[in-house]
Amino acid sequence: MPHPQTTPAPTSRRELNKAATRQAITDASLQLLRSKGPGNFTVEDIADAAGISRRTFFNYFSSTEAALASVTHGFLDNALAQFRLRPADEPILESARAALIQLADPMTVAPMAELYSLAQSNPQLNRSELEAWDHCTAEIIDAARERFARTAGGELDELYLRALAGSIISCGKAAMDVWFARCGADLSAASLSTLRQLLIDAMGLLGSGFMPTATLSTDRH
Amino acid sequence: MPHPQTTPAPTSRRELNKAATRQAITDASLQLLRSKGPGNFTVEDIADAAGISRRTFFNYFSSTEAALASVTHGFLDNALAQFRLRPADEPILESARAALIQLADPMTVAPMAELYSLAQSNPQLNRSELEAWDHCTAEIIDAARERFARTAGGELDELYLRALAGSIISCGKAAMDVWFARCGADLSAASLSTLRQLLIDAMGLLGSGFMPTATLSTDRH
DNA sequence: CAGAAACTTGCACGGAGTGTAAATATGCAC
DNA sequence: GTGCATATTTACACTCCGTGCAAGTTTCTG
Repeated sequence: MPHPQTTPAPTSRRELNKAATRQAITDASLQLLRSKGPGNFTVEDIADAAGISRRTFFNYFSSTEAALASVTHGFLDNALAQFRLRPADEPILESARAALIQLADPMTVAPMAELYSLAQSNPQLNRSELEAWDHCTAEIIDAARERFARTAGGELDELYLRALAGSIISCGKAAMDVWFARCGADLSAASLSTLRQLLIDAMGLLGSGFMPTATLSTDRH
Repeated sequence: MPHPQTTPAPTSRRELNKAATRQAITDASLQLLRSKGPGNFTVEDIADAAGISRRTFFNYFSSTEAALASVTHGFLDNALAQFRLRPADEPILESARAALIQLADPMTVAPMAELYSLAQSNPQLNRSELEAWDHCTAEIIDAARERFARTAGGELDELYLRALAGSIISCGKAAMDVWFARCGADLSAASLSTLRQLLIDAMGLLGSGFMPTATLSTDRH
């Protein structure tokens, strides 16, 4: 099991079966992605490997890419959950930083990293990844809006909200991009430490307004 | 002619024909999008309306969405060109601000705004839009890298580059989102002035590190 | 004008995605 | 457990997408 579901599991036979097939589909998809490479297998291949009919596949996912993107969605949902756990009076950037470095452990990052490397080359997959990040941005906006509504009672600045949420995601993505360029799919402790530091640095840059004089970053590896 | 091509036009018969066909396709696509709504017309419909064969359509664009996204690409390429025109010693955020507000004129913004509104509802279109913005991010990274390579000779910080470029795009997008939510497809002088102010504010937020105390924005409309 | 190169077109084919109706599995009341 | 309502899977058929190919047409070049 590459990455555990975060759903509370309402233990009914139907829900259980559905979760199982869903998992079987994503597993089969990832397996085929590994063995055949992006774009070199069909929905029918996935269905066969998962032991279901082609039609049933489409009852769960609207495309191969959607099935694979569930990995990224899982990762980002996880991040969102961490974010929502932070105290409401904490500065947003600090919350984001904390939520992100929480995720820099092997179990969480591994599936994400693998998909990341495999998706780099493929335009189709890349689009789905972008969509996932965009979806996460929307959720951060919601989370931040709630938070502001609770603390500062008055009217809140939509521009502030959206610009901040978008920038946080962009910086998180930038950190992952750089990490990947540097370390590839390496999941060693040193590599993950680099990732954590990159995430911290990225949030630092954001918080300091990207000081035009540059090179304030603390990582000189 | 909704929006003039920025290509230098190497006036050969072939290039001319190709440009005309390309334009005919995007025009037909937009027309059909307006009249039938997203997802309610086929590539064959576009081809017929543009007076070409279905096969030829695919010689120009890989999908309906790609044809429509050319509008957004045109807009963003325009922004990129403005950005590259700025002096190399100017702070990047200032260059971005200048390039962006340059675009807040009716001619440039009109096609973009229309597509924006029509794409809101449709997932397919939205993905293509995201891709266009992502492509623009990559180009900003290149532009900024060149610039840094020219001024500061030493090794440059990839994280800084990518985080900054991504944040700029995110803030630009946020400004457009808010503008659209406020003004819809209104292209009046007042509306465009709002857009300009939003873009300025967004860059201001970014430059000030999103001051946690919030509400430093200057637009109380 | 003739030949080369670029572009268009029709055709055919495999694959994506969806509606539909029949078959199968599950939940629930008794 | 039996029987029925509801949910899920499946097969089938259909439209549309995207691409390789080979023949036709236009444009360029000498």
